[in-house]
Amino acid sequence: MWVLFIGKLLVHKSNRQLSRTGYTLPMRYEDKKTGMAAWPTSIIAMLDTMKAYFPLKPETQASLATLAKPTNLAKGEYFLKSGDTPTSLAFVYSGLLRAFTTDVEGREYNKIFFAEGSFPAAMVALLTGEPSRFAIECLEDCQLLEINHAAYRQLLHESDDLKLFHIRYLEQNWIIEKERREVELVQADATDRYLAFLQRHPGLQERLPQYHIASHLGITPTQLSRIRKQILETA
Amino acid sequence: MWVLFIGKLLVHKSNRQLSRTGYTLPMRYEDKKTGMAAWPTSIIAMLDTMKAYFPLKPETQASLATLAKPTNLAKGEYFLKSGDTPTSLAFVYSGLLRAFTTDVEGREYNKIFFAEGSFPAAMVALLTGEPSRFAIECLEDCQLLEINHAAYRQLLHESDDLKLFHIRYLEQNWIIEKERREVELVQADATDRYLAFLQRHPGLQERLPQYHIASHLGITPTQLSRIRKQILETA
DNA sequence: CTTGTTCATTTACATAGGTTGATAAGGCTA
DNA sequence: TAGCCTTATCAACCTATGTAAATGAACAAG
Repeated sequence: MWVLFIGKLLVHKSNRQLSRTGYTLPMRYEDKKTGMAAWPTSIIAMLDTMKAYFPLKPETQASLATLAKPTNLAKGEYFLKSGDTPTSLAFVYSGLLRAFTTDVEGREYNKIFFAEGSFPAAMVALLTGEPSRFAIECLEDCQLLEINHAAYRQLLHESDDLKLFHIRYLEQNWIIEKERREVELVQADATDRYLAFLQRHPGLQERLPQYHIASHLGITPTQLSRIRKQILETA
Repeated sequence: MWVLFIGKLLVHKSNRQLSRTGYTLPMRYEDKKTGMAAWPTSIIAMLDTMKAYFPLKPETQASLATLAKPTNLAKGEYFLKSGDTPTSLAFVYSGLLRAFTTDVEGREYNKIFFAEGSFPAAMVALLTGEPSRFAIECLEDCQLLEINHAAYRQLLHESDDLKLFHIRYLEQNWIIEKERREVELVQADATDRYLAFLQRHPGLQERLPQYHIASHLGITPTQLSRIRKQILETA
């Protein structure tokens, strides 16, 4: 489902227009039939993504649309720097980001990549209110929708349907996904993890240098190179 | 907070009485002042644990009390077998359990230990409705409260306060804890993971054979033995 | 007390993966 | 075209950890 959706979103990339502090998009300010205000396609994409988790009432969708602020970031810019305390989360309309942490010896670990249709956030730091141990960096030019966390949290308490969306989202993206990842890190060797990564994220390898993939797998670029060589020789 | 609470719970262990299908506990069927029905201490312990996450209305607490069924399991018995589809979760009033998975080569990985005050469940299997890849085994005689998941889910949809408890619970025990675990597995070596385990779970080492701890750390008992030796030599 | 069982330790050897530095191989940019 | 980054590969060596088997220690059962 996600893969298909990402494919659909990518179609929009060609007619985007970048500007420094916010992007403009083909926008229908009035729906032809109802005469009501309509939303930019980025917000529609976000709401569609959310509704795939749990149906949202029109009022809830309207409130969410109000909270979502279009933001552009260029490749190399940071959505969040390590040590900063985050106040917002985001939706990726186009582009690619990584969340990574750096240990005492300066080694980076790429915890997750955020492609189109995902919600980059330093979740733990948002929940605890503490500075984030993770940084979130744009690996490509990005069109984001930025959402203030406190306002989202407020809306969460007011909207029953949003609570259920939130529970489903946490279940899918944290419980199920993180459990899979934990077991993989303990029981699978780096070769298996690499092959699993390729299968689970088709198209992502082409957008990433290998050292970023190696870091995500928890190995060095040297070792990933060995593994790739060995896979080619075996096949 | 958790540690203190577990300490308090352990006091009750001496006056528990084990029976095959359910346990009896010192129970005040009527509160002296109000004359209202009161709950067994195990249910009170569970509600106290839950209220530490989010305040629950008396009605919600009463509904939860109705759902909670006292269950005994002896050491070595399974709360859930691998491959079975779970229908319930539990609360640990006394005892200790482990959730583990077995890979194709038969190697076990102890994902988590459940001591007093925790909620053992094959969360992913409950959410997906699929057979569980994890088994949950009693490492000591256990007094549990068993809760039907479908009924809990129903109550979750009806109770606003329970939704917020549930979100807080997921955040604390899945998001924050699993992120810490993931980073630890990638960036810390086994010695650091062992020392961190001892700090984070005081008193648990004494209740577990080392091979269970080794499995939780993702290493062999042989390697844990080496690490322990080295720690003793260094100190 | 003796025996068997379980668990921790130890030894010798094997392997996955890290470290360092050299060497390509592409792409920009002047 | 020449030079300069960045990135991937490779080689040589090192280390943490796995594997398998032997030994020891604690302890329960007869």
